[in-house]
Amino acid sequence: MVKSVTPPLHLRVADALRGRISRGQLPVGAALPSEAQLCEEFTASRGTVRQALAALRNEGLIGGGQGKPPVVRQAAVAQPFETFLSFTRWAREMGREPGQRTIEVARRGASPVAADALGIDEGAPVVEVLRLRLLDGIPTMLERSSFVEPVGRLLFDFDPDSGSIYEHLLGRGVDLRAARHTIDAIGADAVDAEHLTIAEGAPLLRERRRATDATGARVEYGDDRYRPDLVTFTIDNAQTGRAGQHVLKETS
Amino acid sequence: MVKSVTPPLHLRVADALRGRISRGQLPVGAALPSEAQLCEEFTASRGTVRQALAALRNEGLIGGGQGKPPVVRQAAVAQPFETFLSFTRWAREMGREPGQRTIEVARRGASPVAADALGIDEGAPVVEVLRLRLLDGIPTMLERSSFVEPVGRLLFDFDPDSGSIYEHLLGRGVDLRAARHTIDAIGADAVDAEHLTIAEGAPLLRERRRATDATGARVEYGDDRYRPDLVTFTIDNAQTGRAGQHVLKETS
DNA sequence: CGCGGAAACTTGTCTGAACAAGTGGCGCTC
DNA sequence: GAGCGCCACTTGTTCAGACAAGTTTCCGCG
Repeated sequence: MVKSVTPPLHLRVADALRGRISRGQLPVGAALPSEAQLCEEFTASRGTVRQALAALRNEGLIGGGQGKPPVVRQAAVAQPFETFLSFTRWAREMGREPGQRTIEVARRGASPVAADALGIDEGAPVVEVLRLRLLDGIPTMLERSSFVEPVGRLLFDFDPDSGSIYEHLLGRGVDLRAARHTIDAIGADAVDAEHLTIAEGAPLLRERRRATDATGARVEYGDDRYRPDLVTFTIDNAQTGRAGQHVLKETS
Repeated sequence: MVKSVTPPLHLRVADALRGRISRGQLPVGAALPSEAQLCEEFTASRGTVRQALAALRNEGLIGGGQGKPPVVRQAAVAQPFETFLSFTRWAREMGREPGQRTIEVARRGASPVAADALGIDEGAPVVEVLRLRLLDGIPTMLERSSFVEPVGRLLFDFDPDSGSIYEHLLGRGVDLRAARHTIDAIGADAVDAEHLTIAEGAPLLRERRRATDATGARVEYGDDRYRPDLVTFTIDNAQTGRAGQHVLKETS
């Protein structure tokens, strides 16, 4: 039997308010009911109501100051993790049609850069995938991925033009949990220029990715290069702030 | 007279614990004192202590579950917001010596781009700052900022070569709370090339910033261009994941 | 000696109350 | 009619107590 207890009161209050906001019942800029009114409505004490409001404040949904009632700040909350992992899903959420042209799937020895990122010996076998990603048919991003061999072998029974590699791996029991993304800019090399239909040397937005599974073992190293006139990254720093971080490149 | 009241108790408790963690007094993996012990130590009620712990949990510093004491998760008091806001502070944390050369501080009509980002009329007065930021004396980033007039005027009694603009504004009662950062790549223009000592057209990592104060009013629009061989951005997608987000550029 | 269960301890949830501090509006005065 | 000040209302901070629910420890029983 599935146990289905009623969630704690402060969560119910928070959910109710979240619902009203996302439903547009409380539009952006509108003032929320005062704490006293919420207490009455939900038959809760002020402490409980404040706990719910703190949660919303934390998500950046509401803001406001002492003396005046809280104000709705944003309507939607993003789920950035999936977004960062899956080009396919991200494109669909944006209302665009994702596409891909797989240029190469190969098993070969790891390059020095990939070996270092994956923590394996140079030349140890990895599976490399080179794919051109499209948005509404327009070449948008060139993806170079290196998977450690036990995971990469799963890619050979996968039609790489069918969509998301991550979803395929997820179905095979590989659950990517965490990733570190490094973002910088780089001039297009000859391969980039050809596939992205831009001039060699044109600035590209590069995202390098080191993905790990649930146990923390490194699984994938990726180098994605985006046309900056088509795609950017955004980060929101709300009050408490917990997003990106500058990192200085090693001057090795 | 500068008013210097003691901060609220729950903030003092949170700061004390943050300090112990970052000082290594409470290493990663260690269990925090129980709530009852903290109550005694700080002569506070449990509600107050819990408020402090909630703040730390929120910052990802501690974790834990019901029944067992909270556990230190990270040592780094990654304050990504400040980090993203203040070049000066970020550099110091990295152990580098920040520097700046102010090229221009001017009050003029807002450019179309800045006006749109700030939500004001084109040509409305703004204060523009153009600064070259250095790390250990090396030109690293070129910063173009536009402040709305009521805030920007505060910059004229500020020595722009003395350090952080944000710290100066903070001391004047302007509390920047939230910001949206948009990251892309762009080729260096003539001004960039001259000050950053690179070739014109070389790829630069660009971070555009729209900062708002506690009330949600837009205060600053910034365009920072980094040498990608010196600085990158990183984003960690950990368990809960709540970091960055891809965004498609408008094809206006 | 090993295992189960009770007891002690811990955090989570919730209530009720009180005072401080900031905001906004109403009404009174000039 | 304009301006000032007070008052009502709101959120922020803090306390004290109570019960629920999960974890750990340890003792006693088999």
